[in-house]
Amino acid sequence: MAVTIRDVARQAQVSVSTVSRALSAPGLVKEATRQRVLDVVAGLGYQPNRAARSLITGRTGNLGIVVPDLGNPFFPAVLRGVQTRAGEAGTSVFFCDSREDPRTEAELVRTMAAQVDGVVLCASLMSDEQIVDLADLTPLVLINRIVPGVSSVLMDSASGMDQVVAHLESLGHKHYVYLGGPEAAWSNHRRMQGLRGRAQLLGSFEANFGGGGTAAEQALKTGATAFIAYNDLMALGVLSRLAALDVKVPQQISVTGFDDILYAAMCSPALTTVHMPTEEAGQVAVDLLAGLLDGGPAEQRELPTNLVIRASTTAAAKHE
Amino acid sequence: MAVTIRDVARQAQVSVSTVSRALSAPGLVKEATRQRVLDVVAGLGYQPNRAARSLITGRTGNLGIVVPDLGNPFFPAVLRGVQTRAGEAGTSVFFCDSREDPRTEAELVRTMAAQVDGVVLCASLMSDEQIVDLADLTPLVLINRIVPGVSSVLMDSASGMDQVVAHLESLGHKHYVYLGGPEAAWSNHRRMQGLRGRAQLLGSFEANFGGGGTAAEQALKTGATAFIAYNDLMALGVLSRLAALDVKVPQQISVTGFDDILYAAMCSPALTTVHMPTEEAGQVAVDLLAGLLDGGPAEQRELPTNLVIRASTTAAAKHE
DNA sequence: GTGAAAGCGCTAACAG
DNA sequence: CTGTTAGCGCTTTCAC
Repeated sequence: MAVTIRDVARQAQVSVSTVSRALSAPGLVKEATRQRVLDVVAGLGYQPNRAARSLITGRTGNLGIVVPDLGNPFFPAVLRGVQTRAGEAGTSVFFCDSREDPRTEAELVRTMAAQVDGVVLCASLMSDEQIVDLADLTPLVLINRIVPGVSSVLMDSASGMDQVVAHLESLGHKHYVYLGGPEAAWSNHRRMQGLRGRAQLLGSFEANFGGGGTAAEQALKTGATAFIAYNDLMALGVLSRLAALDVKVPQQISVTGFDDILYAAMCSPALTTVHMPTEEAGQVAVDLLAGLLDGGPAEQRELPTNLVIRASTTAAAKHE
Repeated sequence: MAVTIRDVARQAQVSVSTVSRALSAPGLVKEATRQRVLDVVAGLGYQPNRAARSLITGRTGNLGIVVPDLGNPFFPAVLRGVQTRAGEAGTSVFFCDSREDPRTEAELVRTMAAQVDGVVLCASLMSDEQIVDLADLTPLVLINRIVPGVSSVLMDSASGMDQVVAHLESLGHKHYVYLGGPEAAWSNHRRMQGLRGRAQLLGSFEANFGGGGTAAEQALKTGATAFIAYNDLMALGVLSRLAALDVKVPQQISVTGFDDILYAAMCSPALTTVHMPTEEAGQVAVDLLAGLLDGGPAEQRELPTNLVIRASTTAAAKHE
């Protein structure tokens, strides 16, 4: 069995409570005593048993994050942010992939709730009501989703989309289409708002490579000179399909994405897209969670996004 | 406060021990009693307190996974496999990104060790000795790394590389170079073995997009007709740089990657690469961990890899 | 088959 | 400032 607090107490010639205090309430112990305890702790390699501690404090020192799809590079980036900030506080992080199923999401949050101090929920597909119920169960912070009364951090999609539109118009594009994401995705609606009705809307497609391909074919029929994809994964599908159809990007069609995932800079032509501060969002989410745990109120935070202009957009083709 | 075992006991008119048994040792309780308890459990929505349970059993019901870089899509895929299998067993998973630092790796494993039943360590950069020490501390399963006496699951790089070489030679390539990964990466050495000395070795580069670009320039000077990249991320960098230099792939140079990350199929030309059963590896790792926890011996498991031929390779150019 | 009781390792009053 | 004591919620002997 591992070394316990009693071992430390014995060797440091103090009571267990002193050891406990030396470790978690330094101010309450005489400096000399504290030092002695710390030395013994180091010498013995003592690590407090978290189960015992949490049994009594009611806190686990853990937190959870639920994402819809680990296969979308966007989410691992958020994970990284969460872990970075959490790690600084000595907090460990559980993760779960809901595979884009709202039912699974709810179940995962419930399961996690039992063993974490709070959970971060990314791009949730659940209804507002479900989310409120969950927030009632455990401290909850949303990423890219707003539900009244629930903490959230938002990467400003609307503004990002606004920048896309401005960019396209400055290039002389008059007719551009929006290749929509899933109907159920909150971000999809948010992004449409940023469009301000200036783009033709083209249905709703799966938010992945395949969906982009399908969307591209339909978009081609509209005669638009620029395609705005819901996200980068779709945009990559668009690029691929257009290449296959021998449509030149950006000479014939300009294409934009959203998210600025790793691949956006790696493909050719490199994708003009909206950069999302994903890691930062993860970090801020942890901060908001901390606030909640300290008894603070729910907070909303909005992080700026910015357009990254690369090679997939150019001036609109002259009238042909 | 949440509902406890005593609440259940009271309402079911039995003792707490009976409730406990009904839940975790069904055989020791009369069926009728058990049913009554289960009904109450369901009615009250009772969830056993994991901290209390683990305090006494010594098991946490959690496991951890440490990866070198969440930004490489290869690793989220492994995470997914781990979580899938672990979830089936009601086990939750902690994750950590070591940012490719062996020191951080060791620290993370040590920290995790205190609150998990075992850890999965991916593509570790630590020395054999360090790993053995850690394996001594907590049940440990390695992915893509072999250390004597420690459990591991291997995706067969050597064979994969062998297939790459065979493919290239069947296309008539005589002179091809290997753009090496990090010196410290075990997989890098393993992959070189698969080369069997038939490729020219070209230093060691960062295993990412940037590294690929650098490597491509050097490789061009060798006059080789095919470039074998350490991994897909590098290969994508190669593709990008060659495109910038107006070198046609595959007409002038054939390029291969390794891993078959999502994007390998999305880029153009689509990448010929070695497919790795990442999710499966994650699942098998969990199985091996379970074996270890049941007191079983360390085991090695090897998963097959296979070449996926796409558009980035073609017959060697005729003598120019 | 079931109950009573003894802790798991730790923190948090409460004294001193 | 430090020690003593009483549990946190659960599993697990040990009786019956």
